[in-house]
Amino acid sequence: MYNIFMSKVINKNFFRENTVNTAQNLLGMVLCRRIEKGKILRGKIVETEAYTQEEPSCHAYRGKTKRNAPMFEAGGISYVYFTYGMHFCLNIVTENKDYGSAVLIRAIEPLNDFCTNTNGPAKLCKALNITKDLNAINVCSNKSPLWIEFGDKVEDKNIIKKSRIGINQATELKWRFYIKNNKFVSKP
DNA sequence: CACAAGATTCCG
DNA sequence: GGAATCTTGTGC
Repeated sequence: MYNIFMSKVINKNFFRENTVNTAQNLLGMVLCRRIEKGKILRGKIVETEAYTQEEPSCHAYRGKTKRNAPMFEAGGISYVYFTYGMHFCLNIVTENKDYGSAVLIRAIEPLNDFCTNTNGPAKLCKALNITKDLNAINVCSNKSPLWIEFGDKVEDKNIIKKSRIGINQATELKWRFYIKNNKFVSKP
């Protein structure tokens, strides 16, 4: 079982492989956020989506721009983008440099009393105070304001695979993954 | 330089 | 179902 006193930060190699696999491997892992006052907020990742440059719903599909540049870096950093004039969303960049790909973190299960309302990509950013300041930072070090620790890996039989939310293209891909029966998933 | 769209959320 | 709200990318 996951225990914060025994926790280990996930290393870069975890993110430098296939994005669809990594999106599933991230389920059960623990998102950690150091906020002011030295407090750390933690949440178990319960819902993710994979995005790669080969399919048109991905921000990286039309090539590198100022906005999506972090997606083209080597895996293990954040990609935070702003949308709808009011929301931030958090991704973890995957694979190798010059290949545009990332995993969108869509929901976490709070492990602290302090963080609530985390069942959606923009909601969890608000709960953890994740903004553009945290874009393109290393998430493989607990010296960062944001990092990821090993948790309890979710067995394949407990992973639900569905179409991604909020996109109009490549809807045939079942690249949205979430933990079966988890209450904090954004949309069952 | 103008304009449309957006990996969402909340309200009615 | 529709508004909120503003950054970014694209095209003229």
